[in-house]
Amino acid sequence: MEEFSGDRLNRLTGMLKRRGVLLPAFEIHGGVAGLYDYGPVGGRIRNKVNQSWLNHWLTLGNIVEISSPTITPYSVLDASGHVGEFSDYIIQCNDCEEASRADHLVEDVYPNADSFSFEKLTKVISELKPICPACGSSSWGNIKSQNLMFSTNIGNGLSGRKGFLRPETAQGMFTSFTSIYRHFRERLPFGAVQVGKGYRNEISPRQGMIRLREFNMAELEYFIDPAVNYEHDFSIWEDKFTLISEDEGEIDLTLKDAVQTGIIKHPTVGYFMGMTFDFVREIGINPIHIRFRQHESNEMAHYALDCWDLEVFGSFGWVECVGLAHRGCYDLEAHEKATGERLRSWRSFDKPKIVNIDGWTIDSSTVGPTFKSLAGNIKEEIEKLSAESTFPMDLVIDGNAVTIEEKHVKRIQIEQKISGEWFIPHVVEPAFGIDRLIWHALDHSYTETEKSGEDYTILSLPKAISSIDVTILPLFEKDGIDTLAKKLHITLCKNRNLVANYDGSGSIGRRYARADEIGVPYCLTVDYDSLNDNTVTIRDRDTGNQKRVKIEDLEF
RNA sequence: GCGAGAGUAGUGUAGUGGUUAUCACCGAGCGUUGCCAACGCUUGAACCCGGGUUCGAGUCCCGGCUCUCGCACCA
Repeated sequence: MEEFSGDRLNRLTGMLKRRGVLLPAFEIHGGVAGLYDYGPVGGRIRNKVNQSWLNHWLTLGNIVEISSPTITPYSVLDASGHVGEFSDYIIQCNDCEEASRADHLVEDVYPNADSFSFEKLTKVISELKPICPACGSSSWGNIKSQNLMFSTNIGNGLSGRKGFLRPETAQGMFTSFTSIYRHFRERLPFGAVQVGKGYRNEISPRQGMIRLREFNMAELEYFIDPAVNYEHDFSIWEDKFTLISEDEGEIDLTLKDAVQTGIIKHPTVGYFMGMTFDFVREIGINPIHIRFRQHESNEMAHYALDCWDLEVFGSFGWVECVGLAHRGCYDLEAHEKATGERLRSWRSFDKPKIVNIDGWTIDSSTVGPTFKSLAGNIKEEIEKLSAESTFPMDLVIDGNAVTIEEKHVKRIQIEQKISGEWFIPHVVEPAFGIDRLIWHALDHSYTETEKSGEDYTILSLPKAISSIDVTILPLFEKDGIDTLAKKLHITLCKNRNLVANYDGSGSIGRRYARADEIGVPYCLTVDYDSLNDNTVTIRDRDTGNQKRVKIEDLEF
């Protein structure tokens, strides 16, 4: 099995670059840290992973795919909390020039300092004069704001509106909630997925594909009714999963037990953990290098109620590749508050509630002209009175003494039927870092072996995500073998969703090796017999076994 | 962002101021070869970018970019 080492990593990245899988972007202009190209081989891998991901979640049956812009107005990300959360206030020590997070310096006194404004932090720092953790001095420069989102202007000049490139795709699902809700005939649960780019202006991207400035992500926002106990079938996953729980530490448990004992706090989160595991395994990540880690309460994102990361072990150690968060009602509530729009779901009561109102209200035709601007407050007070109240009555409204007479009030006796209520759905969100997953699929598939005493590498990618589905090899490019091979190539290429490759240069062994290196699952070799009986040999990448088949019987 | 090291064909590398920049793999063409990186011939391809020092810079100096490592940061 794969044994991760720095040397192996160097050989792997060399191969990925040489063969056009993953390459530093814009390299002829010097390159940019944190930006990568998927090359001629990698491009289709990325596409197939995205498509498999979509297909995987669509099997739930209540999922729609949407696509929203990457350019996002300021107010959306302000409402979602990203403007605040993605901004760090940095302050530099005048003596040793070490930069520190301003809020960290004062959080002993103000534990909520990370939510302070620029002005408030400046004031608090000058009052507390915290000690520099690096040199012990307490002479500080000015606070600088550092935002990890790419900012831009939507429109030109003075009429331009401030915006950002989105740091996650999720907000598009929340801002489209009402449309999705109507699409599903206003019945929970349902989900919306989106596959697309996200952007974070990382301070120092490192570790190749692990931390990117522009990255591919795939997210599902699954909306549920918090009052319903959802039942899921956990019998599909009989094996134990490796869980690192906040309370229990590392334990091996079945998903069913983890949900029943409350280690996983919501059954839907548990079910999605199982689905996530299945997907990740399907695209070629070795299950023995997968674990789920629960976020500790103090590291949890601003919105989450419970959060599990799927982590994968590879050349860079354990890396979080998928985040599964129970976001509660945070996001919809935040956009509701910011916009005044209703982002809720209707829940009918089993039996309508009957509410009897028996009391008083004002006669606005007399209260209005008499009390003018106090009328509104008077109405509020009068409606609080019991049915037994009598008039005239002296009241103090906003510091003004008023006398309410009988002509100012009316008796009300109403029977009100309330058939249900509006509530904010809760959200369970699996968020996938596609690039990190592709990286680990490549990392785990890259197999270094020996063949007749020579180093030999095979990329044992699953068929589902291999870039080229089949390579056609003429044994020699002469005597009509090449003609037949080229004809076969063109015929196979006519199949939609099939990528066939023709390779006629170099010895046959060399060409097998080239195909193995980038993980082509099958090679078809055309030889002299093919000319007579219309058969070819099909050779399997992983076993090397060859079988002779008629061209018309090929299953491509 | 700070500190240290590094950057030479597609990949991996040699090269301590002085000829046409080394070697291997690699790619392409031709020949040979009856199925797993064979062989022969031919051929392709590089000093990260920009300044400076010098008669002369891949080599020395400065700045930038990128990579690696450590620190910091990390929904």
